[in-house]
Amino acid sequence: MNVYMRGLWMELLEILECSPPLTREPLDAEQAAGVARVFKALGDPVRLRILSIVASRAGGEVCVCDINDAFELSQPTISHHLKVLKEVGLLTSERRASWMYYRLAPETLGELSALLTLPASLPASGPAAAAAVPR
Amino acid sequence: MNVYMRGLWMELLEILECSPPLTREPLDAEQAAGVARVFKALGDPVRLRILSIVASRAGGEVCVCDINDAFELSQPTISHHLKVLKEVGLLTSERRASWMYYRLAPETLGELSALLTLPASLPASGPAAAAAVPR
DNA sequence: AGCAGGCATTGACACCTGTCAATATAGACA
DNA sequence: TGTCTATATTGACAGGTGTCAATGCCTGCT
Repeated sequence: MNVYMRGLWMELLEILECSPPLTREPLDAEQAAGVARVFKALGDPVRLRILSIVASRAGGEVCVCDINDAFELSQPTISHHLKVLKEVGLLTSERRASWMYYRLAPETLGELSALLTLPASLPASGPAAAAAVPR
Repeated sequence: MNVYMRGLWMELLEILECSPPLTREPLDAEQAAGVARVFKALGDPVRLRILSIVASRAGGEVCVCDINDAFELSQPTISHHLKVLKEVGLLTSERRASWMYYRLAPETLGELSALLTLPASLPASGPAAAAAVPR
């Protein structure tokens, strides 16, 4: 991981750690932009499947060649998706001999999960305070 | 909510409920497509902020006019984002008198959070099983 | 050095997305 | 009925995104 990528990574972690659950208080524009980068990366079916392949693999890491075999997509396309997942801090990579191994970055997933966590007190959908006039 | 929307909504809930955590086993293409729709909706800073405004509001619901006031975007743009969040099942809406009120759909957020939940046993990043040859 | 395999990068292209102005729709009230 | 307010829809446009073929780079092997 080069210096630039590490900078991005640290910045992302900071944004995520500073973000309260969505239910506590509204995100400001900066927080929202940081978190949205990660969700956008999760918003593609191929990337979700790649992530789940890595996450569910015993040992926690996968060779790129195995990922390529799991899809009917070109090798550059898979490489592109891996790059996106790495840039937002969801995956890390390491070269060993001729092969690249990708691993989950558990912190990022965990922070996202916490962000979406709801307090038990949140009411279910339905009209609440009658028809009070807003503003 | 019309019949078509209700169909989409039920279908989405089913997909989410049937999806194991990412770490259990790889998602198939259909599961991934369903979940990716929701994450894609979360992958925009404005929509994330809208969602956090609704989620953090005491009483659990917000009038559209309040959301409009919170952004320097045109009214149609906000309306578009609200539609997207509603279509993927993250928000519900209800008309009372002249005003539209939007509320969180807690089930969808909760399912997403569970999907991203990691088992405590997952190893941190780092080389694992030495340099075993893949395939 | 030369070659072969594994993966990344580049460039191109069709498609999708966020935004706005203009317009439409629906309810409240006179 | 007509008008006003609140929200949704339409149409258009710039910029972003997923995909592939072609190419480049790195590593190990001969």
